Amino acid sequence: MSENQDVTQEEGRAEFELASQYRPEEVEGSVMAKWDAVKAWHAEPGDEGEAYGVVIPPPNVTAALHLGHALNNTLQDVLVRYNRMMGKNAMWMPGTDHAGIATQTVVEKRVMAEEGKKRTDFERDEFVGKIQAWKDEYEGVISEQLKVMGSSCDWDRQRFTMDEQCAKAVREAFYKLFKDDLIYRGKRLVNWDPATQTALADDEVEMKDVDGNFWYMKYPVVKQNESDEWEETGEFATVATTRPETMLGDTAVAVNPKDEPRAKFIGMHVKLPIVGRIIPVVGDDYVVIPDADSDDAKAKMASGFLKVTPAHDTNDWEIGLRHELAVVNVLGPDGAISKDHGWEDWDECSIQELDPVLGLSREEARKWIVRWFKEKELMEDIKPYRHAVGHSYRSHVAVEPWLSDQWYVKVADDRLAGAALRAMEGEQRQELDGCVWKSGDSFACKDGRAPQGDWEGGLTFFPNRYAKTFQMWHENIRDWCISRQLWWGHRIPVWSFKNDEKIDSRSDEQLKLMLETLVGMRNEDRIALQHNQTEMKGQQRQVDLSASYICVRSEDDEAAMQLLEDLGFEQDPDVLDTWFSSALWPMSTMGWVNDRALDAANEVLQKWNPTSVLSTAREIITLWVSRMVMFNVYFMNRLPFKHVFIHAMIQDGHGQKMSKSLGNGVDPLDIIHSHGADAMRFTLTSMTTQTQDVRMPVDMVDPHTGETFTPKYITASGGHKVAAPEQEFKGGKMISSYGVASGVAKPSEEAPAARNTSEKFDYGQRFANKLWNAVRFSLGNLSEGEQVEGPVEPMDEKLGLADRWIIGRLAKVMEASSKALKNYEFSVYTQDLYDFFWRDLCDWYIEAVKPTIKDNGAQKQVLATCIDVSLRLLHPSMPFVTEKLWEALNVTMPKRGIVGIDAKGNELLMKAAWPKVNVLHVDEHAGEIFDKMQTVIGAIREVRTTYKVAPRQEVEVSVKGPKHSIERVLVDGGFAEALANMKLVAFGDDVEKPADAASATMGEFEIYVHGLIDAELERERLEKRKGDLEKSVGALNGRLSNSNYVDKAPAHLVQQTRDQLADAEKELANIVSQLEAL
RNA sequence: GGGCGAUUAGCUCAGUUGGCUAGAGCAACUCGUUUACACCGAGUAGGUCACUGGUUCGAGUCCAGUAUCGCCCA
Repeated sequence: MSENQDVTQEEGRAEFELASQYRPEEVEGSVMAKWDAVKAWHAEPGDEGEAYGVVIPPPNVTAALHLGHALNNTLQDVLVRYNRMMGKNAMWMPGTDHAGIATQTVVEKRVMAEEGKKRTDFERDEFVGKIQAWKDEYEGVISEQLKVMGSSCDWDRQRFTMDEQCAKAVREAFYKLFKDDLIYRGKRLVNWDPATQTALADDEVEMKDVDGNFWYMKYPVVKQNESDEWEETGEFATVATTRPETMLGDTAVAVNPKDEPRAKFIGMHVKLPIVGRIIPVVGDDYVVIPDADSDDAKAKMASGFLKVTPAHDTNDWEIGLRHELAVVNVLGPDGAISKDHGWEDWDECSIQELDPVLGLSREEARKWIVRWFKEKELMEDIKPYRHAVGHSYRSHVAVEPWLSDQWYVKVADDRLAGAALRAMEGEQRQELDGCVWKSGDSFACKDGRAPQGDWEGGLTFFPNRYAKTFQMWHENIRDWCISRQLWWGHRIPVWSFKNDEKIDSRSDEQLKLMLETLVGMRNEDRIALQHNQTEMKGQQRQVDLSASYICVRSEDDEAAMQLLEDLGFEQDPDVLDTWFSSALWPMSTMGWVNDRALDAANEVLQKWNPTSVLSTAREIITLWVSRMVMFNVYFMNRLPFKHVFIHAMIQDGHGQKMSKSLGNGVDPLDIIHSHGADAMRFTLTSMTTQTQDVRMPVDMVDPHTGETFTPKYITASGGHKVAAPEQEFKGGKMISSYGVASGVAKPSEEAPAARNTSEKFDYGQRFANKLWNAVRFSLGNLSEGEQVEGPVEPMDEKLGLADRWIIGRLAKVMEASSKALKNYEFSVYTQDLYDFFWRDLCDWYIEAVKPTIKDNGAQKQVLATCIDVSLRLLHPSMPFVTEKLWEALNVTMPKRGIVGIDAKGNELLMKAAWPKVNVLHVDEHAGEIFDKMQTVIGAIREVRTTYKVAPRQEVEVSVKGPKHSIERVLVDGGFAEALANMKLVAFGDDVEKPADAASATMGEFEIYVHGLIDAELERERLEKRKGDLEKSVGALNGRLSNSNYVDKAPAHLVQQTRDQLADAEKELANIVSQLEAL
């Protein structure tokens, strides 16, 4: 049996003996076992109560969770537990995300490190198996982390974005979008990552400032002579560029038509150096007119001539479209110069000149071309220039705009982006410049039609400013590239024609039959077909098979897939962007497989979609929130969630975002190890304010001594500060978590991995301990002496001043903390409870009742109820310690309560009811008297400290003032004397100040603390107080003598000021007379 | 370049529709080990609320501008 708990039988009564300190490691395991034994976290659709659903933002299986995840999941658990106690049918769906590119990259790295092999050294299936093994490992690690944190997820429902059920949903969703022409094949510039050789979505590209140059390269102007040959005129168009190597793909030079000195070149031609291509000079507004005096760096650097490379620059692509320019792609998928990926006019170029540059990497090609221009004296100038360059968020290499065929979702369509905007709550939607959507209560679509479902206007953001981010994203949204050239993910279910031989080997009869079957399948809605318009070249055979894309609806439709194979079709090798499956998460996890899912009475989906709230971080609004809204609305005509709560970001001690890739993340298990799960959760909850990100200085725990110290930092290659991989403390060596995460250092027996910690969590640890001890003490007192069974009346005659006061405070904190949670004000929730429990209950109430509680059964009920309600209110954020103490409370005082406070019990606190104030009689007057008493006690304590009276020494006190009033404040409660360790020897109007007394004035009371004869000290105190009062009187007088204030300010404020002035003046007079007497 | 946010005590942060003589936790200082808790108790000290203007009887709070920092989007 643990030290924390001993159950002893004494005269038939069970009693708990609790350790004098809260030791979480001895409690958390057994509490968790209790929940698990009855699956307290499990919910069924048929259970009682209104639905409350939350889906976890599925963590990537790339690595373990850090404190950022701990924060988000703590907040979700707080909400789920609160709502469960509120009597709702609460279900929190757990799961993980396959994170395509991230996971594949991690495994590629590991395989390279351990086996020295590349991905392409394996068969696709074989390598996917390796990733699968990694996923299994980390899915386990992550689930364990969540469980240890106390997350009350419905563990029977755990899902994975690539499991069978989710895969079915992905397939169906793709099919429907494909069939509805919301998915298309497009030849476009994509963000190409040459390192991982895959396309990236816009949001997977990170902008980084890079030191570069502007190169000024001279292109000779040419003219056709009489024999149609191009001759140089002697003039030059000097283009300015940051990417000289792309000049090989230039197909025009552009000039702004408003640029007077250069507009005359429009319509002329230049000969592209090296390449020999003759390209036109076109006029386009996009070109920046040079202006040496401009504040705009671009205008300052511009030459007026813009080289146009449609295949390698997104802006140039647009210019190309406007002027119908040729598109010449000069780069291969590895980012090296290549003639094999769309260099259409290769045969017409100066092949010999170009020979040396072929095959060079982007970087080498740049050097080579710059050198070439210099040698030929065509490099007019080079100026340094710092600019933003897109980098792959995964491989960190510069992203290449690259022309390729990819699959896109037409998210800009009104059915998707338009719907997302109409989903927004009316008040949160703003009429922005150029916006086509109406604000306010009217949810009219562009075409003025009526709302399509009750989802319109139902999506609300907390804090509400994030609605703007959501709105602006959809108003400027661009089509979403969803194909990824990866192996890990949902394979795109589209087949295209690849093999002529197969079709040629068929007789016309056979072919006719096969095509008829195909048409039949289409009519049965088993396959859908799209034609690639751009490649329609009037094929000979009956149908344009070679220009067709065919999507097979079900992965179980072997017949369809076989038929396509037989016809020479092959499945697209690419996989879907991870966010495609994540976008379906609130549906797929609940069993959505197709349109009929709802009719077929899928109870889970019916019950919990829409979910109640999605809790996530800022940057996820565009990546994920948007897509879930679009998909859920499109497929189910419902919102995925009604509320979106955006939480703060956790930064390390240097103000850097905590992230897996930086390696500065802290494992929540480390914090649980040093402080306990409840301490971590309570602290994280308390840090969640509405505006601020949280800065968290991180320390290290020496594995040899167990001591905490501040590690040494280094600056990593990315420029961020991290703990040095190898650390030393008092002669012992260890490896930092950065060292482990980055793979720079490996832990060994001599130098083990060191855990992290942060003193930030002392806050929660102290509070958990306080809670533990206050309850421990209370239980000890409750079980002795007079017993009364609850509930008791709040106005019971056996209840005194302190009891009536604390009941009022209790009612207040119940209301305040509930309201805070309802509004997602997490820090307010913890702050209110902290103050109530520590300051009101422990510092005052428990101290006040110590002398009387043993013989007052009614008072025991008040204390027990305070404890009861506190445990309930704190449970969502500190589930372990409260559950443990709840068990003890149930044993010690099973029948408890105050009439007017409703709180249904349960053996498990997790399943007990959230307490509610019914019609509680609160004695407001008692509250006022108690407040006064606190002030008087404070004054006496201050005097004691000033005169250095030993705490143990009792002092004699007399008070001058209305006898009746003093009686109520200092005598009736029966505890004031104890709280100040004093003896009240005399009170009333006729009390005289003893010569040896120090004094203090509190409202109508003058308090004399006897036996303190230090005239000098007393004079000092009085002078100081006099000074304060004079200042105060001056300020108040000033305010009141301002006629504007008296006339315009609210009457009650003016009255308040007058009262304050009267009090201050009275006390001042008192002080002055005392000073005179000295 | 556009958007959002921050700047309050040595540190980390609160401060709800303007009423503030600006709060909390930690750290500091003084005293204390009276059987709930030293992960404690009693008390003290510490702030030109980034800066400059404006609105108002009254501005930490509202408005405009400046500076610095962070994040998102291009």
